Amino acid sequence: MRVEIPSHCRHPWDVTPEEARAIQVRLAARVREEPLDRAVATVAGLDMGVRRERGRAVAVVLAVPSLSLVESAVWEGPIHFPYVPGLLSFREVPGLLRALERLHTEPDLLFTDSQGRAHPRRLGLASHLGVLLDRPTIGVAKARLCGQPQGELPELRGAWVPLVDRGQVIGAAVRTRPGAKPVYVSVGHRITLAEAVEWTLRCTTHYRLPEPTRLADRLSRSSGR
DNA sequence: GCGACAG
DNA sequence: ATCTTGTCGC
Repeated sequence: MRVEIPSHCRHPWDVTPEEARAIQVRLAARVREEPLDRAVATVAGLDMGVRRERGRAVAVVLAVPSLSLVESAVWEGPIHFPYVPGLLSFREVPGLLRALERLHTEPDLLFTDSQGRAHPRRLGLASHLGVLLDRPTIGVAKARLCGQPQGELPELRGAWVPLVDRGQVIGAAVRTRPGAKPVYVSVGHRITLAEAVEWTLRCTTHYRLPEPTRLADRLSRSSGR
C-alpha cells in the first residue's frame, strides 16, 4: 500500500524518551474519533516479533466477511528503541510501516496488537500508526495500560464495559470469548469506539483475539527464525 | 516514596 | 515481547 507520511506528521524515530513523549502529545491532537467513512472489504493485521535486537514486522490482509487470507508482507531488520511502557510505537512503528508499504492491497481497516487512545497521552501504537497513515485503525490489546474498567464484565461473548481514565472514556474491556480474559479495545484513528468494538467482534471467531491480529502474530514469531 | 506498566 | 516444562481445567 501507499505509505506517504504527511509533512505535518513526520518526525525522527531516533529520539530520547523525553522527545518521544513530546511528539506523542503533538500527534495525539490529530487523532480523529469519527464514524468510518468507507465500506470495509479488507482488514489488515499488524504485529512484530523481536529477538535480541532484530525485529520481524508482519502485515496480513484478510477479506471481509470471509476472513480468508488475501496477502501478507514481511520486513526484518534491526530494532534500536528499547521497550518502554508508553513508548511502544517508537519501537515497532518504523518496521510496521516498511511491511505495510510492501503490501499490494490498500486495507480499509487496520488492526493492531496494542492500545489506541487508551494511553497516558492518548497516543498508543494504534493511534500513532493511524495518524501517520491517516487511515482507520483499531487497537486491540491483551492487557491494560491505563484506565479502569467500569463495573463487572458479563461472561457473555460480546459484552463490554467502558474503560475510563481521568474522567474520560478511552476504550472498552470486551469479552470476545466466554471464560477468557477480556481484550482492551480502543480507537486508533478515524473510527468510533462503538464501531471499533463491533469490528473487533466481527473479526473474532474461535479465539480470544481477532483473526487479523492472530495471523500476524503467528507469522511474526514462527518460521524463518 | 510506592505501585503500575501495551509489547 | 522472549525464555521455557509441566500442569490444571473444560
